[in-house]
Amino acid sequence: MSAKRKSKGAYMISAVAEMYAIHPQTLRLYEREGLLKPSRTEGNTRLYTDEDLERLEFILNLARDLGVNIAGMAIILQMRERMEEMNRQMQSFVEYVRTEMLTRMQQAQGMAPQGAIVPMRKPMIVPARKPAVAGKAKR
Amino acid sequence: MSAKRKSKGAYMISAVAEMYAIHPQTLRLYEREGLLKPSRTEGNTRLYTDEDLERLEFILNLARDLGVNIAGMAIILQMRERMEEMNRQMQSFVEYVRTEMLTRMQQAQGMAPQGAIVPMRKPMIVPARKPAVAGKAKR
DNA sequence: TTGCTCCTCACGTCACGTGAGGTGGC
DNA sequence: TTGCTCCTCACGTCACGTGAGGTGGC
Repeated sequence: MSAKRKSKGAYMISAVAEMYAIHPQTLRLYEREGLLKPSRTEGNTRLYTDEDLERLEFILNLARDLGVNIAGMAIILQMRERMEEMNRQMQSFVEYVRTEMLTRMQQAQGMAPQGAIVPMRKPMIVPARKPAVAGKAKR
Repeated sequence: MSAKRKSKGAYMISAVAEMYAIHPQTLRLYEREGLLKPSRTEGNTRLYTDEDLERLEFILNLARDLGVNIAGMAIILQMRERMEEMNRQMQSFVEYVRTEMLTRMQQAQGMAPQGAIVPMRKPMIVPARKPAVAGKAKR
């Protein structure tokens, strides 16, 4: 999706405009509407970082390919961040459960509860058994 | 948010239009654009169920209060469903972990592994300890 | 018949994108 | 000076909402 632009520089507005075939005024419009927040030089010139450009690509996808207006883009960007946050939490919770169950099993067997975590006979890769769980899950 | 409309009937277009102060043509427009899918009578008259109306309220909130266009609404509705699905999965996973750890602890103590689940000294309400987990969570 | 429904066509308004025009700093 | 930047103002186009007009079934 983003083949070029792997250097971690900062770009002035005309460079970005040329990169993405977008009018500089449109970039200023997106900023005025709160979709983009490039930093500025001391002389007040906009500087777009790689993070800004990733966000811009997402915005252009919404605007050009999908026809979403600015109000919609604002909400979608916000929902996208929420979903990423949810994924991070889920990830960290799964990780927590995994190590916690290991420790408990080690403790139950009288093994040293601290130190390096040593897996025992391929234990509890929990998601693999998920289907057979609660019984009231399907409705 | 939705004070009225707790009966589980079905409404014809003029009733819905009056309820929400919306033009009937707008309702037909939203359907044509794929945002709403009311059922029909045999005579081809639209019938809006309570589920349709809940969705319509969400749509009107996006359109009137937030100024989102139709393309944006379609995506937002879709993301909303994905988030609800994620929440359901998270919920069911937490539930799974809770009962699974209980059973394991009971087994470890030589108790009867089946039967009613008896909590032992306020065990593993896991989310309460979440902050102290991974260590690389905050950035 | 009356009052609803269905549909298509067309118009007014507004948001979005873009162009022009004038300014200032490297 | 040249070529960039900043800004504001204004215009063309298109999507959205709505109105009109004609049709058909309970």
